[in-house]
Amino acid sequence: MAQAPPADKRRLILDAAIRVFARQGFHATRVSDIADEAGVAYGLVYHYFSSKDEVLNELFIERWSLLLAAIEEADKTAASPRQKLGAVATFIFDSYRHDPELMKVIIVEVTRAANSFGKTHLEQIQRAYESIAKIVADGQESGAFRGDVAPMFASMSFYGAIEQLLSGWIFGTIPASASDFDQARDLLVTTICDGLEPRG
Amino acid sequence: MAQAPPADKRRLILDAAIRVFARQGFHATRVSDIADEAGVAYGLVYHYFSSKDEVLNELFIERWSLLLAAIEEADKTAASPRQKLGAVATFIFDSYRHDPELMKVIIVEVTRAANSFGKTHLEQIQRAYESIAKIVADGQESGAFRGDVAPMFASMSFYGAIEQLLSGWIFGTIPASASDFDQARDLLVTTICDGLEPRG
DNA sequence: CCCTGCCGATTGACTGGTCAATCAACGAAG
DNA sequence: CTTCGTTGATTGACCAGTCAATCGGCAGGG
Repeated sequence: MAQAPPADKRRLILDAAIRVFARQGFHATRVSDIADEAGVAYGLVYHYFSSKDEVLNELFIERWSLLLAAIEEADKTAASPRQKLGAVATFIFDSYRHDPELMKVIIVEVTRAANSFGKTHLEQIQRAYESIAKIVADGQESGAFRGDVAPMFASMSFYGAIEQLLSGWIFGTIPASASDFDQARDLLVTTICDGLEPRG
Repeated sequence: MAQAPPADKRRLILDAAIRVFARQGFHATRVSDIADEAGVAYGLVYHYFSSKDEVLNELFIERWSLLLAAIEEADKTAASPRQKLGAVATFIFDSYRHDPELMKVIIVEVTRAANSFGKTHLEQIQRAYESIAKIVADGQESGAFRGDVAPMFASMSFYGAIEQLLSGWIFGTIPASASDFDQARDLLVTTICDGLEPRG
């Protein structure tokens, strides 16, 4: 048969892992579950990845680098600090809308698992916090934001609020309808930016 | 000898578990680690608890019921919505200051582990979100807060921001000095409440 | 006062099951 | 014939939970 699509088995395995990790959680999934879901043999997972951990690492790095790039981009492109933070929030919410399973895995198994995988990637995660903090600091220098809030505090609060809302949807704490995403994002950004404005 | 202190072994085991869970994380601690840390025999853990899980459950329920009570209390006692939210934040920050290891375990292993233990306690956790949401809703009715933010969104954002700050301290993302706690709490409450006020 | 029997607390060796990781073998393509 | 993607049975480590044995305090009978 003429060269069937290379069916990139590596990608196949990564995508299967997303589904299984999202469904059962990382600890509860056996490597055989990933192989079954991908429709490949057990051993092939170890041909492409050195361990079960590395599969998750790969998924995280792939996505987190996109987030870091998006924050940089927002910082360069958008005009006001408020718009910059809005763009960051939009990127994260859209990431969830576009691939909720992957975002669930990233948040639940890495970002919020600071004792296990989060530890490995602490530096990358922190880089995001710092980039957001930089946006806040610039906003303070331009006078758009009040100066008595440490940028890192504001950054952590901003990101923490976003992640908590996503967690709410992921675990059904908050009912989700399509329009809620945009509305929630606007409210969050508005509320936090209003709170960051110089005292009226 | 007159009645040596009963040396309540059950408590001894719970306190040892806090230390070990905080140090190694729940998954990475073996039941024998808990027993060693407590200075008791392996089997005794199973005399007082039906499983390793139940040890963590017990720790969570103990502390979370205090949080729920503190939120109710804040709602009844404090005058303004702003003061109510301030009291809630104070309780959580003080809990961390008083027993950082326990709070680390609660947050890392339960509250943010929505896939494993969080699932078991989702209802209790949600109860806290709802109580905070009620404070926000009351504030909206009295006109102290603007009405266009869903109370549950505000609640989740508020709690998420607090937890993210605590996580920052727990994992050294944010350097912690004694005064920082109170300052961070004030800034967080001020910023979020300012953001929730009717648009200036 | 001592002895005896009871019962809950305490001990730690052991078992059963689970999985991550290995590896020897296979087959298709060049 | 060699190379390399692919297969899946096997191995070896790990650990939660079990359980039979021991300890120690106390009651109550002699």
